[in-house]
Amino acid sequence: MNDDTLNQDAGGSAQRVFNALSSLHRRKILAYLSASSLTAGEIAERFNMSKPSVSQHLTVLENAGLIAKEKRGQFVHYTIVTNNLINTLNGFAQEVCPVSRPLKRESEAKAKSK
Amino acid sequence: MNDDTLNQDAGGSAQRVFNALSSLHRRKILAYLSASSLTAGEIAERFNMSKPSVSQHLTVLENAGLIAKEKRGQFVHYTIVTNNLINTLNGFAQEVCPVSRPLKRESEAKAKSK
DNA sequence: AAGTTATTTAGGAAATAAACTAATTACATA
DNA sequence: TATGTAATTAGTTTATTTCCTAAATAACTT
Repeated sequence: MNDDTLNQDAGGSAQRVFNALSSLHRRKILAYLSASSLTAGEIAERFNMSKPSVSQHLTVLENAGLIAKEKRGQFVHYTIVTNNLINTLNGFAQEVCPVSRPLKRESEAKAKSK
Repeated sequence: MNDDTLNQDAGGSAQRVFNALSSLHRRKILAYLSASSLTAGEIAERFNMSKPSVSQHLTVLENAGLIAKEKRGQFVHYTIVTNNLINTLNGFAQEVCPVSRPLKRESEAKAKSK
């Protein structure tokens, strides 16, 4: 069993996602964005933190593909992107949770027999 | 909206779980444990790292409630505990993913009307 | 008892992350 | 153009994390 057997991308997408999620501030920002898009300023105002710090967190979230930004005039609007989040969490859960294996094997077997 | 509105435990369970998952090494260890329990030595041998380092990672995972240890004679056997992992990932996905809200509201409404 | 193996603890060096202030860029408007 | 507002970048400080080696603890074996 070599090191690639464990299917995880070192500096890759999953790493960036999990790293982004390791901060409570960033998880709160994501939750805060779950209802609607907001500007950087609105987000900063919500949290007891300097604007540059919030900006830094937003960059981390964006690099992880968890949010997207759109500049409209003077403002930058941030929107949550749930796709990558859900795929990453789900992918990891599948990888780690033996519970799902029987069904997975069943499905793979079925696919082959076609 | 005060700061408790965002339902996340600061130094609590979710924080420890997400923090544990932020390390590729630790995610690999979890994946490696997904098939069967292993001793600390077997885990250390699998990864290109000193035993004390692995031991440290195992402690982090254990404090997050993601693995459990059992001493049998000279050996310490580690086992994955999927419960806390799945609950935490799922709980966060629910909190952040607006997609699930309509169904959630529907279900809540139904519960109230009983 | 003495030696061997398994694992963890202690301590310290190097890298990373997180926060702030100050300065800068970009846009809007008087 | 000058002024104000929004947001980011730069640079610094402090705290945390991660890794290692060496030493300690615990349990087997002869």
